[in-house]
Amino acid sequence: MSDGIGLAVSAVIFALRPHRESGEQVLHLPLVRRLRAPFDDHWALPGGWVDEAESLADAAARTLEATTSLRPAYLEQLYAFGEVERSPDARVVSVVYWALVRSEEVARTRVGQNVRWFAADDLPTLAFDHNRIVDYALWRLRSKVEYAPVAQSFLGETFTLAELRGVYEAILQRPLDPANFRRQMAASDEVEPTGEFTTTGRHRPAQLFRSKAAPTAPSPWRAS
Amino acid sequence: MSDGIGLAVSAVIFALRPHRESGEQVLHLPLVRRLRAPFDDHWALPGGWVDEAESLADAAARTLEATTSLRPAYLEQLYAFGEVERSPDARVVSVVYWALVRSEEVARTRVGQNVRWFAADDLPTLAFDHNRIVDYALWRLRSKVEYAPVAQSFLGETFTLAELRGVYEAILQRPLDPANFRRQMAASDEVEPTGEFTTTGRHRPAQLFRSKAAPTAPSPWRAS
DNA sequence: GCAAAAGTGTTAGACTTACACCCATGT
DNA sequence: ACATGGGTGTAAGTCTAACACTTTTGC
Repeated sequence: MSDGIGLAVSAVIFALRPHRESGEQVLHLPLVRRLRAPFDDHWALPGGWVDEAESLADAAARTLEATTSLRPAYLEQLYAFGEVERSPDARVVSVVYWALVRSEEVARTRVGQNVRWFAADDLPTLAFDHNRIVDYALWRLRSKVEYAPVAQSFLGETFTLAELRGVYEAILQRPLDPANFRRQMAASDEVEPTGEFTTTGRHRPAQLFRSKAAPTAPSPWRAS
Repeated sequence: MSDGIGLAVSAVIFALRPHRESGEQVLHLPLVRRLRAPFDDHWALPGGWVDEAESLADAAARTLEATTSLRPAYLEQLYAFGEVERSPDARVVSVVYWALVRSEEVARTRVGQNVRWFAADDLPTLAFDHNRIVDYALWRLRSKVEYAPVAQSFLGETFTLAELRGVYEAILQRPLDPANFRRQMAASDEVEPTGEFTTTGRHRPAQLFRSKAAPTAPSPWRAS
């Protein structure tokens, strides 16, 4: 039986936060500062060892909450990274998950000395192979948002189409036509109108929508 | 550090072989008969433990060749299965790969007493959670063939468009219009004409094509 | 010539994109 | 009134599916 191989989980956690200067919504992710070798003082993805009594998805959710006190609205396995030289000295296989959290949740993050949010497109040099992992997670998010209803997970129970469009635009980094976006959402079965309307705003009230069908796709089986 | 968790690899190996009766090309995969508990005498996916000195992809390729003496034309990670109760008695995390092999290769498979090819759509009850794994691999293959150039991996260096179309039809289990298929292939950058033509066949000779660009996509990094 | 598969042309419909324009609200 | 974003209409362009038709071989 295999031995001497450490089995870990890590998480790439995406949330939308306003950019420091421009104020526009931008993808961010929380990183943890390492306090020991290897890569002492480098920033790294939140993670930890897999316990014998928990599934991989549970381990990811646990370690995610432990380091950031966040609970994800969406959690999916990204990839198992198992190159021999990923970690100096030790042999570690990391099963990496990616997660989306609501903006409301983010507000109550425990922002300790050693946990910080970074703009996803402007990261420092991370520990291990974590830069590549983030790149891959970003690619996956941007691909998946085009064919699966994941963007909703950034928002609350109900939302306007403008808010949802804002999420898409932040992820894809390009403007979308409001008229066409509306029709595409109507055509897809992703959202349904609630009948409620917003009252705020110095303009015509917008209808509120909610997510409709649970995420589709024969993914192996629903994570946590 | 994690301990007491076995780390294994398994492989879902697809090849096209003529159906026993109809003679049509059908997706097949090789299974291995288990010779000990648990699931003694059940059929299972080829697999084995990960060695400390090899990457996950290498482990998959090694175990794949060890049990079937096949070398894949395509190899990609499918998923890491890590539920607690996957295996009775022991805790095992399996990183599963899926592979495509050329029909020529298949001819020289070592078909021992304990290795047998099964039609992918007509499997017995397998050991562990292997039926679900195969279902997921099938879904992945059928999805991926629609947007990525993987079908070529079932064929040799050169092939006619009719042969390639046959591969698509076998995977997708529906007929494709030859005229439209030709144009779609021409539009995509997947294949290019060689200038050579077939001579066999009691009909107009067909031009031979070859695969063009290597598989695309920011997959994490190229496996083996 | 005839059958069979290779390969080309053509058209109807679906979907995408761009953008003009009207609607309902706060100030 | 008018600025602002919500929401509808519409037409051009692109992509897809279906199928008629011509080409080139073996028998």
